[in-house]
Amino acid sequence: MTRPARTPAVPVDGVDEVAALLRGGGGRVSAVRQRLLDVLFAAAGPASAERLAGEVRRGGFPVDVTSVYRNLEHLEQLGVVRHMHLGHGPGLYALTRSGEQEYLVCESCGSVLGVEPERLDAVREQIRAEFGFAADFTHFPISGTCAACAADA
Amino acid sequence: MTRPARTPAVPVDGVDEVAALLRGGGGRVSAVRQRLLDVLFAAAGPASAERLAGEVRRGGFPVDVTSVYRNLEHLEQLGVVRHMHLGHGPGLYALTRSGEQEYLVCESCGSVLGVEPERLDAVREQIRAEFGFAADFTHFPISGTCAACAADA
DNA sequence: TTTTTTGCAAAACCTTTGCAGTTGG
DNA sequence: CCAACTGCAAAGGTTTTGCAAAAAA
Repeated sequence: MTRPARTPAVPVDGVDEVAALLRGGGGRVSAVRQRLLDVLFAAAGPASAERLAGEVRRGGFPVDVTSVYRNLEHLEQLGVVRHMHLGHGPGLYALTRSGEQEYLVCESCGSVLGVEPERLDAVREQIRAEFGFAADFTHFPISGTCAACAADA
Repeated sequence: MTRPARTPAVPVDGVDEVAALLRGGGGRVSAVRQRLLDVLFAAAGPASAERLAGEVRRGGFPVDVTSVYRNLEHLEQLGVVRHMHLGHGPGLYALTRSGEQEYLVCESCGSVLGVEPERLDAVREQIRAEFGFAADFTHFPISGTCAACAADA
């Protein structure tokens, strides 16, 4: 069940930087790609392919979700984009901009808490000590119940 | 995005016990159900609906996956069965037999480590202290890299 | 012009739903 | 007999794949 190793994160600060990376790898800077990157840079948080396609279209640029999926995959191979699974819905995509976040997701209300990896280092260390396992909450989050939902119950 | 509260776990020791529960709730002990329960009690670990259906068929009893899904849902409502999502594949189902297990899954090799909840209590407490969040690794596992895969790399 | 990218259609995969017929109690 | 259960077919949601047309370099 071996999965391909993940591309190292390549945080970028702007569309131009990605354009350079794309060209460097024999890729092209198509109109769709540029729009998608604009949307990714403008995004508040991780978003589904469908949602990203919608945003691109809202900018007046018709695009097929298929193309968005292919672009996201390409960008992910470059290390510029990362996808994650925060619950039952579709996968979510985001730039690997300024260091990668890790996530906690409430199974009750669906709220997503993104945190800096350092804040989970103690937890990670505890898991490593007990199980020899290197936990990583960037792709699959910590699942459970948030404070608000716990208070309700 | 509020999800329905989970049914409390009802650990059972044999098919008869489940049969009693089923009848008590106006349910019936159909042939399919009995076979499925046999398979669940014989299972080495969590298994997909498709796999469970296959096992029932291997016992010489033709059954549709649809029926398996419906039965698993019914049993889950009774608290006898639990499902979880251990990675990208289909959901996996298992009896809530002797206390619920929590899981660690290696994203590299797919190996699954099931552990008693107590072994994660310190981790849980640390997460609670830092984020006010009650972590639960029974439905979604801790994801990361196992010792063996870390050694390879 | 050559190679990459795109759109569209279709398929794959997992799960749910509708319905008419069967079965358990 | 009647409610619960079953199979089959179909649909729903997400993601992938094939292919011919369009666009980037």
